[in-house]
Amino acid sequence: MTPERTKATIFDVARRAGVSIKTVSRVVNNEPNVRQRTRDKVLRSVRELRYLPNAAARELGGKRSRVVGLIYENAQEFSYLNDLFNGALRICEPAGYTLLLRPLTLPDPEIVEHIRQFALNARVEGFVLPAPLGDLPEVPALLREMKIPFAAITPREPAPDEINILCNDEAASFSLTELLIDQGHRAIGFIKGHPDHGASAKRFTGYRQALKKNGLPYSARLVRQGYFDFDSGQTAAARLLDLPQPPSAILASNDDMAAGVIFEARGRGLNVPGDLSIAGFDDTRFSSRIWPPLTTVRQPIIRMAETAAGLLIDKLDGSDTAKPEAPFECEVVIRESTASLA
Amino acid sequence: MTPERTKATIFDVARRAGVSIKTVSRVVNNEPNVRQRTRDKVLRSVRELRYLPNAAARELGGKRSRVVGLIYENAQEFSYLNDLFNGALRICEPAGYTLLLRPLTLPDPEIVEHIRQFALNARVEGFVLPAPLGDLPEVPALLREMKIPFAAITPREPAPDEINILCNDEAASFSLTELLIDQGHRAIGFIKGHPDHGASAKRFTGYRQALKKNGLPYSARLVRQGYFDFDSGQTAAARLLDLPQPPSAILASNDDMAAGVIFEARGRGLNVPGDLSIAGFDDTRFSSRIWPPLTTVRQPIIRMAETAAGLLIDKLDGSDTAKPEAPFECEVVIRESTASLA
DNA sequence: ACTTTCATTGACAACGCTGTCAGCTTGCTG
DNA sequence: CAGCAAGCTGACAGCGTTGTCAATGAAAGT
Repeated sequence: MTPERTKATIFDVARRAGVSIKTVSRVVNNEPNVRQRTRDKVLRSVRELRYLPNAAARELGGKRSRVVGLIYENAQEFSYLNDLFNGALRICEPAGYTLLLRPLTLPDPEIVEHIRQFALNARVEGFVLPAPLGDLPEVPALLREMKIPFAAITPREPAPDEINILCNDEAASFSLTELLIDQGHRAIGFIKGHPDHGASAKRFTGYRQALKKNGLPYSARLVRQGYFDFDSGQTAAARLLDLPQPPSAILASNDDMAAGVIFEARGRGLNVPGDLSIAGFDDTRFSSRIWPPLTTVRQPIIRMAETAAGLLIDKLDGSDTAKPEAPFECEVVIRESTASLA
Repeated sequence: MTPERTKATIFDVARRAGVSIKTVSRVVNNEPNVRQRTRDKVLRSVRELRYLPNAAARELGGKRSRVVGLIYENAQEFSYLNDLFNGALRICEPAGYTLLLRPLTLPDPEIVEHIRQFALNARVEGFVLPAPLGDLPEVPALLREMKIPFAAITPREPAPDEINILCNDEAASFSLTELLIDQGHRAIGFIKGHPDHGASAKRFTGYRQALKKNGLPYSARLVRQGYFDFDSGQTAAARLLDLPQPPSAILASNDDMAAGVIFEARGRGLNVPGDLSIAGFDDTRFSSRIWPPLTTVRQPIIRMAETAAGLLIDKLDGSDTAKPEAPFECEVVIRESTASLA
């Protein structure tokens, strides 16, 4: 490793390869119209000089920042965020893009202004938009207005010409409900997710369809509104368990709420799953580590994030392959929090 | 809101204020030697034109990227990372710095090369270095070699002229142990943390000192090595509970391991805290949400991260106030996982 | 009044790249 | 073999800042 006094510039590479800086630029940016021999020569001196294009000069000259923003709700479960970030980063980094994180605290009446500021300050060229930000109508609207491409990861109706990644929430919820029905449960409580999340409706629909298909009556009393957080799960569970004829199983729309249900059940001296079966959604870091471990649904978030970032970058790079993505498959994970009705 | 055709540049501001671009530059960068009247004039047109300095041009001209990197271990508990990131961001953003995250998967034999790549690619000017990265000797060594300032958040010996943020792990561990002793426990198991973390040794020391001060014998059989993860906590607990005379309380060096202890205890049909008291460290998101809620120690991570980022930026900006920080205070949080010995 | 000093301001050259456009080669076509 | 299109390459002008240094003006000293 030779000690470099100064970082090599495009001029150094050009001189060494005996070409002009423009040709080096072409090679580095994979532009066409460079003879193979020339390309090789340039690549060799790039390697020898450990040349790394100066991002600032690139941006200044070319009007491209190569910055992708990932905005997310601050309260979100981390295993989700972590997967999201790692997945997106895995694509952005090798592609020469910088991935910038920006938490938002919801509800935020000034969310539009905050995102606008972030986009401007950080010169963001494109956004990855996980739920619930993709579900909030004003966020996609703003980005469309600002002409900033985005890839939403949320179960909404894919708008034409926009990137949208989703998974089959509905089907997964259906399977999970059928699992409980198969175990003999007839009164199955359901705790809805936050109404601002597109997934909430999907999961609820799956639940209802499973009941219907299996000839079980739907009872609104067995359904409570939750907000995806532990406390709302616990509260909803308390209400359900206070019913004259409480359910023998409760399906919560995510694991945080399911943890709240377990907490409430234990507080009442109920045995889980003996007296009450409980299932959730998301398979968070702690889902397998609380007692009892949760039956839940796992989404391939890393792959979803990779796909989102990949399609976004394709769009930014202009290599628009524009293939509509099929929904990703969720996987039901059966653990000890659910059991057959004795 | 007037629609702006093009973003305002320093020239526009200068023209409007009737000064040269250099003067605008001075005002924007808070440099001295500008008459107050001139400064006001400039600031007014900055506001009127919604002028935002172009970061790329700034970097190209001034050799400063204003990028701060935050590298962390990927496996780390998120409530910790989230606080860390939010704290650092809260300081970086208003100061005009970009905060870039970079997860590392440990152990990583090429860690030095990975960090070097990241620093070069992202033009990082300074690093925030949470545990255990600040504890690994090669990381600070690399950054010193590269002459990149960093702020370590870890209980190591503060090197001269380097920023180091720490909290009183040892004292907190001492208090927690005394709490158990006061509750009548005499055989207190201890699960050590990952040996690469500086905090592990501190917490162990606190435990031993509390035993000593209270005249209790130290028994190596009651101490097991853990690695800060759930599984190692569970394994260590199993060993401790298999002892002919098992402890009546177990102190785990973090909450993930404590959760593992609870899991193991429940699996054996033990009542927590009736048969076994359990305490941890860190107060993660789930510490209060598992059953029973964990007695633990909470660190003011957000403030620690804010301080780290603040001191780092002071250093980068050259406004070197160089005040040695006092350790931050941890807080013991008493919940239901610990109880007096019957 | 005449230096001297220092605060204040501006002119202009970097910084390292990309975009534009013109010029030079090729290889074909007729 | 001229004529022409397409492929390939380079010269040079930006891009929007900051750094350098010289010029100007005002205050202070003699």
